[in-house]
Amino acid sequence: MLDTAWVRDHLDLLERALRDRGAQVSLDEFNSLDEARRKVLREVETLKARRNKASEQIAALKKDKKDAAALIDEMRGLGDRIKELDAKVAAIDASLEEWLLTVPNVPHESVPRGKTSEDNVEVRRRGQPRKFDFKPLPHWEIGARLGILDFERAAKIAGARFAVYTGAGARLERALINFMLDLHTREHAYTEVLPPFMVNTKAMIGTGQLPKFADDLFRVEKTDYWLIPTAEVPLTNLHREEFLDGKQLPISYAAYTPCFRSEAGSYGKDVKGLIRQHQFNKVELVKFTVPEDSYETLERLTRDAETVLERLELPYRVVALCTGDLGFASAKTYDIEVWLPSYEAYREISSCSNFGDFQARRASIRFRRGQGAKAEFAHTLNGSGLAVGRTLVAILENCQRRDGSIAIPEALQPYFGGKEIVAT
RNA sequence: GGAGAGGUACCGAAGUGGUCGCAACGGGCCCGCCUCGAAAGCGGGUUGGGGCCUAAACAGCCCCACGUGGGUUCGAAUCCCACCCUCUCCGCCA
Repeated sequence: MLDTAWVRDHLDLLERALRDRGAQVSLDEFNSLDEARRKVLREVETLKARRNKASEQIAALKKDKKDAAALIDEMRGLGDRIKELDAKVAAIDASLEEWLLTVPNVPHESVPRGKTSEDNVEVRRRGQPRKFDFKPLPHWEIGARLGILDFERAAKIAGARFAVYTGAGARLERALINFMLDLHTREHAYTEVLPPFMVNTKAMIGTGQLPKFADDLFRVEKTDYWLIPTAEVPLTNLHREEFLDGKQLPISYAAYTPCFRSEAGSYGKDVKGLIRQHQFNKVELVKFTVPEDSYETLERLTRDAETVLERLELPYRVVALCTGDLGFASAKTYDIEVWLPSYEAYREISSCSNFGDFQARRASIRFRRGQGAKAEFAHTLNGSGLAVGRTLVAILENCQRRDGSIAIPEALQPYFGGKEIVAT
């Protein structure tokens, strides 16, 4: 959410930013609401000031055992008028809030301008895509042959876009989760968190999933609970409506959670395999920083996520998303893309973003630099470290052998408890 | 799910209709005095949001907030209603 006063003073800047994003937002609506609000507010506050004065006088009169009937009489009716105007302000406030909650974040100046993912800019590339001396199989075929992935039975018990992992498949997924969590907590100093997998509406508003993107979420019927689409939601909201101690910043959290996404509107996309599922596992990284450090921190967080791929010896590249491809709440995003032989392309496996104070404003996450210092909004960041299912896909496809077996990357072997997966 | 207790500032806690958000009192923290320095003692300070005024202001004036939302009243932390959360006991349950 943007700051009302900031919007008021930076209309031209905001207009340009929204155009870069390709967002449709009416600034006129903001102007008229904002002006109307301040006008009514001035009126009702004047009345309230008079009422407060009169109350004092009535109290003083009564204390001296004098007659206050005249004044009380005069005040009668003022209360109703105030109530009326208060309701008016509340109505305008609600509209203004709705407007503010649906306006996306302003991109950082370092974000490349562009319309679609075509305009994203590759930042770096690590590792070489392997040259196969046989035709590499897509992971769903590998999974079927090895008997470790079962999409048919998943469809039976749940539906499309679900998977059942069995045997070495399930073990590999679990090994990846543990490997990632250990790496980030032991070597990158993140604090491990195991949060609820359902959150309330307030939390979803705090990180920006609501009110705009309800269609992407699963909601638990007859409750105020939503299934989390990413651990970003519970982790960032951990400090909702809190004051953090500036000396404690940055705060870094890492969490494994399943993620639930409706994938509405993605019919026909990635229908085969594990790439796009209603439920998938992810290790998520979340950081809270002071404003002046957040962009430097984004570089570090992205590096932390990349380290997973480096240790697993998987080729990848990092791209800076352009203004048109940026997520709603993000001020700047790097996507990490892993090489997938069956697609002959790099596919997203992590998205690392700096939200600036956008989420902090919505969720009221503030900090003080010291005793008695003024309150400031913290900056929030997050990134996948990594999407576990897609990492498993990358291993199956990149580490497959001619005989159909899988060579487990060395770093993962202690977690997996073996060096390879062979058909049983 | 049932019964009871409670949600007040950084923490504890008082306040049950009248100048109380300059919300008592303790504690903490910050500043000053004292001291060679510290402790003790003494004095002062210590919430957030919004509006007005400003070139701007953490300068001034004003409004709002005592879990949340309504209601009663000239006036609500205080009375009434609904809801949320925490704690204790009972029931059910992995």
